[in-house]
Amino acid sequence: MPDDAPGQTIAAIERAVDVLTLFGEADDRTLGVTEIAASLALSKAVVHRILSSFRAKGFVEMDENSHRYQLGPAVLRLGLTYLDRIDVRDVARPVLERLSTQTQETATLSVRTGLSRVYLDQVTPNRDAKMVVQLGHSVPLHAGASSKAMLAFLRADEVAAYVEEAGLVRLTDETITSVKALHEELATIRTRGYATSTGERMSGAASVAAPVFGHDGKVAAAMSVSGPLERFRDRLNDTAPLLLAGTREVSARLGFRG
Amino acid sequence: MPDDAPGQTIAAIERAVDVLTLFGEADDRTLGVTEIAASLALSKAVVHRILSSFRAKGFVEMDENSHRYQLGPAVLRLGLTYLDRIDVRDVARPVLERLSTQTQETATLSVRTGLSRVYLDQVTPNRDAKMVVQLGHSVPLHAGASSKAMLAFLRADEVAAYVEEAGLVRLTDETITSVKALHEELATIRTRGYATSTGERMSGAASVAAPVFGHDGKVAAAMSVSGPLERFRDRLNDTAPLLLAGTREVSARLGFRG
DNA sequence: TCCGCTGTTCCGCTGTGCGGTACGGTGCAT
DNA sequence: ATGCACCGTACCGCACAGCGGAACAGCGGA
Repeated sequence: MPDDAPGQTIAAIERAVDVLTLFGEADDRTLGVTEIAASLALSKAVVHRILSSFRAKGFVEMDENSHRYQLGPAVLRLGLTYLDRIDVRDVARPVLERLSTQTQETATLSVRTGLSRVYLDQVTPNRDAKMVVQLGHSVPLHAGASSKAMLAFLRADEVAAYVEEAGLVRLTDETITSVKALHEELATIRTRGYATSTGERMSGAASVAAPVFGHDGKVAAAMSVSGPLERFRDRLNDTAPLLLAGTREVSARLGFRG
Repeated sequence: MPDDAPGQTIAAIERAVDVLTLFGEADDRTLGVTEIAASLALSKAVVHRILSSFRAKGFVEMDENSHRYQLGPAVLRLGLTYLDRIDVRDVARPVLERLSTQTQETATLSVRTGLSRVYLDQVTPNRDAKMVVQLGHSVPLHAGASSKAMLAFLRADEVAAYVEEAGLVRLTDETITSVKALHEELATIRTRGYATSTGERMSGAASVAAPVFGHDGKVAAAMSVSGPLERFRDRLNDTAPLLLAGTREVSARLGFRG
């Protein structure tokens, strides 16, 4: 990651944050002063003062008789307000921009709404021929790379419900309309982590897409890179790594721990 | 709250934590250096250093061009690991103990599992005649104070589904078996915040119960205080405030923001 | 009971972070 | 366009906050 250097910092605070972070990484739920001091190469006195400070603010708690420490409810408060205020669109924006400049193609973001998918955002490259999607418009969940990328990571019964209720409507000559073919395709997507489409939803368009996961481990969105069929078709698989790096980053920001 | 004084603390860290907490309390998602400095009566220089320190650790993020700050994904990580490691039973234990000594009756904790409720924990008083419940045993959701306390705060369709699928089975002479009576009772419980029962589930027992809410605002558990009917019946409503203080505390620790 | 381990406190020196001030950039109102 | 007011950021010397080593206290196991 690009370590955009922050200016002058306060060592005491960085130490303190390291202690807090340790609680998140440790296997054990509770930590002792000596344990922490050893892990971070700090003196016991410092660790104790740090813990006392956090304790005063509810960030950590101390078991009264064992005198061991664990995270406090205040960190949950903070984490949840982070969640409240985070918006997939805001988080994905810079990544979409990066993807678009890297590939010189259109990068998109969509989310699921019931039995369909809707485009939330896109960033288009600065060139004449390019793909443009309709933001806010609903599209089916079985056609197009983004749709398949989401579908592949839904629960089996949700997929079944979709097939049953929505049906595999044909949009182009390439649209998958056989249930068997769809399940094979979804299995492939699951193993390699991304989906591709050449004209399945819209003739003349090719795209790669990958799912974005939320803090609860469920599919929160999908991101894609798409371009004109003839130009982009052969670059789909080469683009995948870039795309996956992007979805990983966005997922992480949404709290996904994969 | 009992301010169990922590020993010596580090002022710098407490200041830093205050800054972090401010992000959780502020109406705005993003904060500026000057804004924070004014709110906490700190110098701009200090606030800036604090933010830089947190930024280095991913606890806050800075918008590159507006240079305003917001919470970073690291706080979510921390909050979620807190959630992973928290167990309702551990959180409720000390509160159950307090309730039991305060009332000299039995305090219990139960959670819902599908169409029934199961006792997770109990603390009994030190006297001859007292209520004892069977831990791990399933009981219906419409009989007994704890059951009704949970039922009252479920979604309407969930209540309907329960009534339909499980039915209002009669356990004692006092059990509510009429759907209309049940709905009236649930409405009462919702307005006053707690449920009472005199022998509805078990003859000779009286209890008060209130729901515990989780971080998602949904019912996570129920806590009750119960005693022998003759002795405890007239103290039900007087006990409610103590109980409600307890459930509020436990709910808060589970991340409920009510 | 003793020992070895914990967590906690003490105290004087030191180096770190404080704050007033100065700087550069951005955006708004003129 | 231009000015200005406010923002965030960097500088620097002094004061004092926090560091570290060691001493203390309380537990649990041998």
